[in-house]
Amino acid sequence: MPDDPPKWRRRKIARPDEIIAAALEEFADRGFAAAKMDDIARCAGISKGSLYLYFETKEDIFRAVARAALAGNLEAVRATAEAFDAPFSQLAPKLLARAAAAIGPSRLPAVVKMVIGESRNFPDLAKIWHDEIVSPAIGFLTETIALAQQRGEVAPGDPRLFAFSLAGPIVMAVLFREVFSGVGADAPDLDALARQHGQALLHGMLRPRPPHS
Amino acid sequence: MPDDPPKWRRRKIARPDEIIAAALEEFADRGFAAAKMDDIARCAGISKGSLYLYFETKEDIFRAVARAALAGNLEAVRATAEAFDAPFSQLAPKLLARAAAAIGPSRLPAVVKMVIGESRNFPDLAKIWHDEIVSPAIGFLTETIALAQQRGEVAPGDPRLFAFSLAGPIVMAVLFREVFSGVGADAPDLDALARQHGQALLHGMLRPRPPHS
Amino acid sequence: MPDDPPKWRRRKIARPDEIIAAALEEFADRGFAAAKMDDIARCAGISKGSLYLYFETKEDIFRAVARAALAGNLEAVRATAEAFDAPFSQLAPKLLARAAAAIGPSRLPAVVKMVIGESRNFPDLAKIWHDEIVSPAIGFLTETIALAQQRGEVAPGDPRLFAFSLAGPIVMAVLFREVFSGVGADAPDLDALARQHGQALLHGMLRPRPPHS
Amino acid sequence: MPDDPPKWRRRKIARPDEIIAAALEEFADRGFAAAKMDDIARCAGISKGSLYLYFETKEDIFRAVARAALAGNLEAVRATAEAFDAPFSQLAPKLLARAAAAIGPSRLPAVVKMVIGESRNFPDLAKIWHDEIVSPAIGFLTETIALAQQRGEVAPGDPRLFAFSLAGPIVMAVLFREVFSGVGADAPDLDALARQHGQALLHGMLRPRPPHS
DNA sequence: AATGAATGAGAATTCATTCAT
DNA sequence: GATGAATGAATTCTCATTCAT
Repeated sequence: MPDDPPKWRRRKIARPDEIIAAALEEFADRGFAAAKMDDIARCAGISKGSLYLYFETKEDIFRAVARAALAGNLEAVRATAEAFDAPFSQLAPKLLARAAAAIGPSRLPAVVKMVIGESRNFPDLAKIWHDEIVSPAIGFLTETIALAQQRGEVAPGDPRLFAFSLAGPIVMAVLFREVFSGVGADAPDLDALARQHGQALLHGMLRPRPPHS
Repeated sequence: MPDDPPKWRRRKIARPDEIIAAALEEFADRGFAAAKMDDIARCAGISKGSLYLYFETKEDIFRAVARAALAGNLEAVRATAEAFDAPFSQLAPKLLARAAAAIGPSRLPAVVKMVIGESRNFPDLAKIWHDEIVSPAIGFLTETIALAQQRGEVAPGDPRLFAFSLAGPIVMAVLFREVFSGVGADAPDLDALARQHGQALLHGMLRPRPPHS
Repeated sequence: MPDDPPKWRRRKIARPDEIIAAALEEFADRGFAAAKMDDIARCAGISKGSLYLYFETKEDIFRAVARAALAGNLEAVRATAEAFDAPFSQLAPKLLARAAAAIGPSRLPAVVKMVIGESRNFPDLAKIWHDEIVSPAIGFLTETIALAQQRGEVAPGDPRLFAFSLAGPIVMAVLFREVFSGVGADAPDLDALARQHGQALLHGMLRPRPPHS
Repeated sequence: MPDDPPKWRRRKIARPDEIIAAALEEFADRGFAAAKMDDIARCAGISKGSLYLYFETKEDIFRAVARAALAGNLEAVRATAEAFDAPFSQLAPKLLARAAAAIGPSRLPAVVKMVIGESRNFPDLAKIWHDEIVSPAIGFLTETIALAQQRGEVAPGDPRLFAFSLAGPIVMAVLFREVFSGVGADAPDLDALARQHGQALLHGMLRPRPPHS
C-alpha cells in the first residue's frame, strides 16, 4: 500500500498558523493573562501538550500572534507606496479608502487592542509594532505629505502632525468598534468615514463663505 | 512635639482614594491580571489585608479605578457646553485645545488603555465608559456640528463622522504616547497637534491653488 | 454625684457569660472553625476587640463553652444520686425521665455535637468531658446497676454494658434531633422514648408468650 | 525487569477512590475545616494540584467521602432484610450482632462523626445521610417490629421508639469509642454489648422475681 | 474598658509547563 | 509526533489577633 495515510494527521506545516489563529481569538476575547492554554489548544483542535511542540511558552504564542498580524499589513503599507506620485488630493482619499477597506474585515483591530493592553508587559512587542508598523506607516504618510508640501500642494505645517490628522479618525473608529460593539454602541461605518474625512480634511469642514450676499 | 503626627493610622476616610490611586498605577503599568494585590497594597502604603476592608475583590478595585477616572472628566465634557454658541470656526479649536490640555497631564490615557484592554472581561465597565463618557462626548460634538450645519457654517455630511474627524487625531496621539513612549518613540506634542489639526480640518490641508500662474 | 453612672456600661461581671452564650450559638451553628470571632462578638453585642479582654484566643472561648455546659449537668448527675436507694425498677424510669426532661430543652445537645466534631482537635476537651461528665454518668449508672444486681433485682451481666443499654437510646435520639431536624426528619419525642424504653428494657420487649393458647 | 512497574503514573481510574480514602483519614482526624488540601494530597500520594483534576473543590471531596461511606452500608441494610421472617426473638439478636460486627472494624464511625459535626454546614449531606441511610435503617427496624407486634411477638408500643431502643446503645458505644478512645477511655466491646443488649431488651433486665421464697 | 482599623500568616485554587506513555 | 495526567509556584482572599486611640 503505497501512499495512503488512512487518516492524514493534519499537515504539520500548517500547525503553527492554526495555533496562531486560535490564539488570536482567545487573546482577543480575554486578553493575554486570562486566555488559557487549554482553550487555545481546544480552539486549535489539538491537545494542550502539543502547543509546546511548536512554541516554547505562552508568551511566545502571544508574540507570534502579534507578529503574524504585522506580516500582511506591512506589505499593504509598502504596496500603497506605488501610488506615490499622484497629486496628494487624489492620493490621500485613496489611501484612506484602502486602509478602511483593509482593516474593516481583518482581525487587525483585535490585535491592536491586545498590543495596547499588553504594551507594558511586552515592551519588545510594543517596540516591534512601533518600529515595523506604526512608525513606518506614519513615516510614509509624513514623507508623502512633506513631498506634497514641497510641491506646493499642501499647506505649511508639521507633516507628522498632518499624518495624525489624516489617520487618527480611522484609528479611533476602529478602536471604538473593537471596544464598544457588544455594549450596544453603533459603530461608525469605516468606508463612509474614510470618504467624508478625506474630503473634509483636504478641503475643510467649513462651508465656503458665501461671497457676501 | 508640635501638631504633626506624621504617621497616624486610623484613616478610614482617606483610604479608598489612596487605594484607587495606587491601583491605578499598578493597573496602568501591568494590566489587570498582572497587577498583584500585594503590590497595590504596598504602593498604597498599607497591608494586603487592609485592601479588603475597603473593597470586596480585586475586580471591585478595578471598577472603582475605572469609575473614578470618569468622575472628573464627565464634568469637563459638560463644562465645555457653555462655549456653545460661538461660531464653529472658533469653538472647534477651543475644544481641541482644552481637550489636549486636560488630557495631556492626566492619568486618563492610562485608564483608557486599561479599559480598552479589559473591555471584554469587564463588559459592564465598557458599557459605563461608553454610556457616560465616550457616547456623551461624541454626542455633544455631533450636536454642536449639526447645529453649525443648520447655521450654514459647516459643510453637509454626517455630523457624527465629523465628530470622529475632529477628535480622532487627539485620541490616536494620546494612545500613541501611552503605548509607545518607553520604546523610544517620539510622541507628538498634543497642544501643537490640537492647534494644527483644528486649523487643517476647518480650512483644509490643501494649499489654495494659486490662481494659475 | 454619688453613684449614678449615667449609662451603666454593662455589668462587667456578666460579660464572660454573655460571650459564652453567644459563642455557643455560633459554634453550634457552624462548628468551631467556621464560626467567626466577628460573629461571636456581634452576637454578644460587643466589639471584636473586646472578646480579647475576656478570653485569650478563640480556642479559649471554645473551651469555656464546652466547660460551661458541664457545670449544670454535673450537678444534675449528682443530684439524682439521692434517689439512690429506690428499687431499680422504680429508679431507672425516673432517671430516664429526668434525663429526657433536662436534656430536651437545653443546649446540651449542641455542645455534645461540638465536642464530638472537634474531639480530635481538642483532646483536652474530650478528656475533660469524658472525665467529668460522660465517665461519671456512666459510672454512676454502672454502680447503681451493680448494686441492684447484688440485691438480686437485675439479671447478671456486665453492668457497664447495661448502662449503655439504658442510656443509649436517649443519646441516639438527642443526636438524631440535633443533626437531622432541619432536613425534614421527624425527631422522636424524648419523653415518650424515655418512658417506653424504660419499660421495655426492664421487662422485655417480648410479649409474654401466652401460656399455650 | 519482569512486569512490575511499581510506580506508574497515569492512573486516572483508581485515583478518585484513593483520594477519597486519604481524605477520609484527614477529615476524620481533623474535621472538615482543619484538614488541609496539602495533607490530603500528600496522604493520597499525589500533588495538591492533582486533587483538582478529580474534584472541583474541597467541599466536593467532603461530599464524596460522605457519599462513599453510604455505598457499602446501604447494601448491608438491604441485605439483612432477607432474614426477615424469623421470629423477632431470633431476628433482633442477629441484627445487633451483624451491625456490631460490620461497624466495628469499618471507618463508618469516623464518617458519622464528620457528618454530625458538619451537619449544619452541609445540610445536603445531612439530608442524604438521613434519607439514604439513617431513615431507611430506622424504617426497616420499625417495620420489622411492627410486623412482630402484629404477630403478637412484641409488646404494644410505638415501634419507631422501639427501633431507637434497639439501636441506640450500639450507636452510643460507637460514638463513645470514636470520641473518647485516645483520651484513655475504655471503650465497650461492641459484640458483647450487642449480645447482652439484645438479651436484655428482649427479655428484660429485671431478674424474674423469685416466686417468693 | 472598649473599639475597630490594621495586620499577615495561612489556605484554597489556578494554570503554565513537563514528561511518561 | 501527540497526548493529557501530574506538578507546584503563584495568587487571591480570609480571619484570628493586635494595638493606637
